[in-house]
Amino acid sequence: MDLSERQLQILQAIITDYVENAEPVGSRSIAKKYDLGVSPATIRNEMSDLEEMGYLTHPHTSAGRVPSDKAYRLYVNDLMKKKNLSAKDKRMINERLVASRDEFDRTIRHAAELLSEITHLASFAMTPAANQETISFIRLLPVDERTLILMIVGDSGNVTNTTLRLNVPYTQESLELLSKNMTVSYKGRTLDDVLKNEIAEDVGSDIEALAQLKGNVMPSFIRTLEDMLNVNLYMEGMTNIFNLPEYTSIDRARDFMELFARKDWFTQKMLARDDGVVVTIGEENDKMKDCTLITATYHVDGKLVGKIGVIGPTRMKYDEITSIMEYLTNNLSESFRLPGDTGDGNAGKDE
Amino acid sequence: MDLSERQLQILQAIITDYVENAEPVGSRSIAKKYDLGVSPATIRNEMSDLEEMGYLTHPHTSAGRVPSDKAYRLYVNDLMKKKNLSAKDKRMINERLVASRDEFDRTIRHAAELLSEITHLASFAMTPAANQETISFIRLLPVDERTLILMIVGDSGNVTNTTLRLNVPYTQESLELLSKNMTVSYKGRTLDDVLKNEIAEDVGSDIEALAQLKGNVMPSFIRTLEDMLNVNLYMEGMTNIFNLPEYTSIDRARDFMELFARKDWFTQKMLARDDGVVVTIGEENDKMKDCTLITATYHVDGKLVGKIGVIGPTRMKYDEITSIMEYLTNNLSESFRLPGDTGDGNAGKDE
DNA sequence: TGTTAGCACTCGACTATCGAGAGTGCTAAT
DNA sequence: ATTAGCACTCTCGATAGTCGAGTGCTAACA
Repeated sequence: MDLSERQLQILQAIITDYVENAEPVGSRSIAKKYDLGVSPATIRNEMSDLEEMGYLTHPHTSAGRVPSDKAYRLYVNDLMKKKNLSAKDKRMINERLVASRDEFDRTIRHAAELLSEITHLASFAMTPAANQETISFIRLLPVDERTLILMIVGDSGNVTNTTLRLNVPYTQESLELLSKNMTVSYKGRTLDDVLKNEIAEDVGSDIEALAQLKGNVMPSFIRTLEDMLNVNLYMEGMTNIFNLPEYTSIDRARDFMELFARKDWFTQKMLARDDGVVVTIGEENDKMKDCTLITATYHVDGKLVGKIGVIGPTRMKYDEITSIMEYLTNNLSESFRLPGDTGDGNAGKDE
Repeated sequence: MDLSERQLQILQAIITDYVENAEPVGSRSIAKKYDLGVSPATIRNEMSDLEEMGYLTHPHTSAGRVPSDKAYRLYVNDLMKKKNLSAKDKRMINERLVASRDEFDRTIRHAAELLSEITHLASFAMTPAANQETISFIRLLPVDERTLILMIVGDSGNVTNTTLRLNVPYTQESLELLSKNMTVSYKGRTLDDVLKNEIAEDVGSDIEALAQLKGNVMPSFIRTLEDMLNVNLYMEGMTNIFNLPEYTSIDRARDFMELFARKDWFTQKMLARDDGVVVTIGEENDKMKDCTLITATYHVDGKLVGKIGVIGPTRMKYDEITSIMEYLTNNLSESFRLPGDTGDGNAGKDE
């Protein structure tokens, strides 16, 4: 039940046209614009077949055809040719993406901005998920007799700290001892590993003061680890979608915005996606049935993985956008490579 | 050119009615609902005068009257009576606002969520501006021979750190020395003070290695201070405005959203506002001419000042909303009081 | 002099109708 | 298998008519 060559051509033409003009496309205009050497009537017959197979739909009797999710899926999988970036887009990315390994957050947010500007869609970017980050060392710093700072440093330069206040004073020695003690226990282990296995573990110690202090510190330690695992999600260019014809109705626009407001849900959804450029179309997304979501991954030290993506109506320029995202994430990963390449010791210059 | 008692009554009635129903209000309905003891005709005459004075406008000839910005201003300044919180709102705030001094960001975001839920408007909250925060100590921690962490700790428990990589290795001693050296120099001074006065200062030192290290660290030090000064801005409930009749037009909704997208601009605007509950109406805001913005301030240790606010159409329940915000910020400030009251030493429980 | 009833007038909102245009689906001819 | 021809369907925009809410004015009234 494969499609004939001609059917594929027609389908492709319809998709191209519809993506361009956002209006149901008729047999006549296909025949005129893309010379397939057949008459509108023939095209009509083929269209009817394509509709029966689920590749096209019909807003109403006397309107043209619109590609279905299934059609876009076919297009993305088989029909689409890799598109070369336009010189303008390439230049834009090269010039404007000043990535600094020391400033993930800023860089990532920047990338999302850039992406939404280039694609004219809404974009988002996630800082790397630190699940596979390994602990480099742990330090406890005194502030005053009952207040201290707990600091966890990861091998990729991730640093997270919490200030905590105890009920009872602690001693300087026990603090230093505990720092070393914890560093020895956890060094080289991943956050995931520690969080899963450590919580229940009993903390024995010869020294009474140390055991007590550790008992007080552990809850914060766990909370801080969880903090480290939290990814930040940045969203940009949401208002771009107002310019698209599919969102001129206030209701659709509202739905779209409400979806985005559920950041936590969205984050979970994103984390679950595979590596590389992933496209999910319409019904393939359980909510947002009329959106397409394209994500791509970038890497930090080849270990941590962050995501960046765009979201828009199913009608979008798949070829262009996937190319842009591939290029962009390659650039990002390049910038986030292991230190040494960069050479520059001090803070990167500002934007 | 003061308003007569009756004019005030009529104006108040119009405002009340319009705020409630979002529709231009006519003389007849005023006469019926609020018995002022006069006929619609009389009210019409007064309305005409009020319009001439700029308190009312007229969408078109045969429509009712709508309060102008000037009318709302009069209402807020003179007419409005302080409203007691509804039991429901009070309970909601008491129960749901779990404030923890250790987790500003989470608490603040939570407060914004709550506020938008109660008011059915868009809300935002800013973490405290740290301008007046004083430095408690500065610490440099070794990671590897060329990598180190710079950590600045403020007196209110603010901790910020940066990882930096040097071109050349440093020695352990110079690192410790510089830590102490910097702490001595900056302890007790406000961030503002240090940023303004320190940058140009020459860093002399007897020891060659120390001077060199300090030269390498200073740019990061300044950048980290700037980081500490950055406030976070959280926005919540933006989609609430879609339910308001003034935003059924896609264009207005778009304008509103675009305004919010300019976070940096918005932050600047907010920082410039006075303490306490501040209401700016329509034209009083240079952009967003048809919005009202209400902000209120909360305090941390009576020193740092954060802001929380709502934004919506000029037509809003000023009395209710200002009361809610007053109550909410009082609660927040209470929770963020100096340590010692709270008693609880460990991490607060999760939500 | 302030208040009120009465009335003509205005304007937007809604509804109905109509024609134009685009596009289909079917049939019959090639 | 392809195509031309044609009737049919449906949307969209324009036009017109009606209804109702509300004003502004005038004249009468207390």
